[in-house]
Amino acid sequence: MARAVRVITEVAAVDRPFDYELNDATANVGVGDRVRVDFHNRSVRGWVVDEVAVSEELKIVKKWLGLGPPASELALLRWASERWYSTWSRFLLAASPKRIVTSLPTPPVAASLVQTPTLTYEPGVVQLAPTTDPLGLVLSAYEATRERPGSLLVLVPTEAWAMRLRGRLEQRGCAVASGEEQWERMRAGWPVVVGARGTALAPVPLVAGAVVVDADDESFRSSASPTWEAVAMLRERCRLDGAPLWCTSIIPSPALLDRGDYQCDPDLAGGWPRVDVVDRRQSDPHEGVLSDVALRAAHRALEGDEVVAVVVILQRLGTGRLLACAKCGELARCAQCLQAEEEVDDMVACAARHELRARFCRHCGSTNLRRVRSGVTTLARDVAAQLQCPVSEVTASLDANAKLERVVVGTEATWQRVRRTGVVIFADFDQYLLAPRESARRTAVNAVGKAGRLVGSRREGRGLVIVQTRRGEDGVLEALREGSFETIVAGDVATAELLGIAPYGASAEVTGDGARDFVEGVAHEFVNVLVAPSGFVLRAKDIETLTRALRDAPRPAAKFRVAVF
DNA sequence: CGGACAAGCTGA
DNA sequence: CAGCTTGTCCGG
Repeated sequence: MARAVRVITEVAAVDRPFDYELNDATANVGVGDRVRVDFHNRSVRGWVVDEVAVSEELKIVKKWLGLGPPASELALLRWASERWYSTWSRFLLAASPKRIVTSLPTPPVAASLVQTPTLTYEPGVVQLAPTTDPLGLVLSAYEATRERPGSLLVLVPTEAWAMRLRGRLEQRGCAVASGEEQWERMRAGWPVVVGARGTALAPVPLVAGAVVVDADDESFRSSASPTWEAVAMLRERCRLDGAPLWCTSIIPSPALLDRGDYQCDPDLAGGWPRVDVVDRRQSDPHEGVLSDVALRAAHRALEGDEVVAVVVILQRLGTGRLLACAKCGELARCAQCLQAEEEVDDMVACAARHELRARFCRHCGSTNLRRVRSGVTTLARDVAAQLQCPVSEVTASLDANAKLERVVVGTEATWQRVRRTGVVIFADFDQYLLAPRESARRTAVNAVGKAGRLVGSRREGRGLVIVQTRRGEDGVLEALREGSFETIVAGDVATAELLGIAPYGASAEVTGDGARDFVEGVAHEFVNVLVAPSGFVLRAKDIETLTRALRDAPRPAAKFRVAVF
């Protein structure tokens, strides 16, 4: 019996292991290691995923290249490849170092903290007020898992945030590994690993616990294929390693709650900013883009000493434009679905085209409907005119080093560019409230939460968020005023259940030239097919059913892309 | 994925 | 019937 290893190659399309024999030079190759082998007349790199004893003659492992993910992580990576309709090699690659690593440092022991945290949190979903520092929860998780073998994984939405958090944890006595350049430390089992999404695949041999800050943040889903998601990944990883998981959220989504319970910040309302709602239907039609209330707040903030004193947010969603009556200010909305109507040639209709009708106001009958949405540039010009001072525009495309004026007008890209300000004004909050998506209400609440991080909490008695709207009563506006969100969370859970979306169902998006052929081959008794603008949406009662149906469907010749949610 | 090989098509 | 394209199969 010869000693052999099972190898997955970097040839992504061949998602199947092949056996190779070891010789004296490669006798010490371990599971997870990177090796070079001959495969179908090519020399390719691969990973050892198992050891086997074989009797027949095999090709030999040509070379040991270095360390890969720990053997204990391979099952997770395999699971992920099936869960997100990908290949083992894609995830093996994601958990491997970018350069060759042949030796590891010795990890320090998890030291006790300089100061024990005052609050302790149970594992699970924790709704934290936006201005509550998640450091307390991270330290509490560290303390709760310190005695356990393995590493504590801490995920935050951005690398910049990870760098700040790393410094603060080190000040308190934690030994932290962070970033791809410290792959060796993670592979050696450093006590704490801090980072963005990729940290869910950190090559630590054992997870002692994990924390995800702002777990509903969109940065935790990979936009490139495979479209994996860090919270689902960590749930499985923690389950495999028997480790506790903490997830924080400004307002938890049904998918994050996953039919489980959640705890709230002890002083949830106090950690929200003060929110003033301005109903623009009642304001003077000659007012500019900023209402009188907003204008006064802006002038007050300009007297303060914040570097950026005023932030005006305009979120552009879709290409349609909102219409409002020039006379009474009422927003044009579909009589059937209440969604915003847009211009369709010289008529108006909602996105679903329930009723194509002439241009008139349902409220007062006036035929003078005006477009009320303007782009950031137009808005910036108007704000500059109203405030009589220079204004900076912030969008995702703005140069990272650009110097900002004291007044900033921008999209949500502004959250990444401004850390503190006196007042945040949502120029047109209806863009959130009327977005035709299940997540519209949470997105709206989240946006105010992000604004709160800039202006500070009502507990501190600091800044202010002004929300300009044309809607009278709305559950979201009420929740924001009160700082109380149970109704919205419960409502979203009920909606998810009704629509059969996560966690009450699973879906996948199939796009590309081969999408049609692929979708036709999927078992239709288990999966519903919906035609979407970009391709197809598949729905199943749960993720297992969907995964199985996708796996068993034949692969067409033409290329196609599957994004599993 | 990409090489091997077979079957099909084309043109002089 | 050589020379090329297209399709299908399969890898240790």
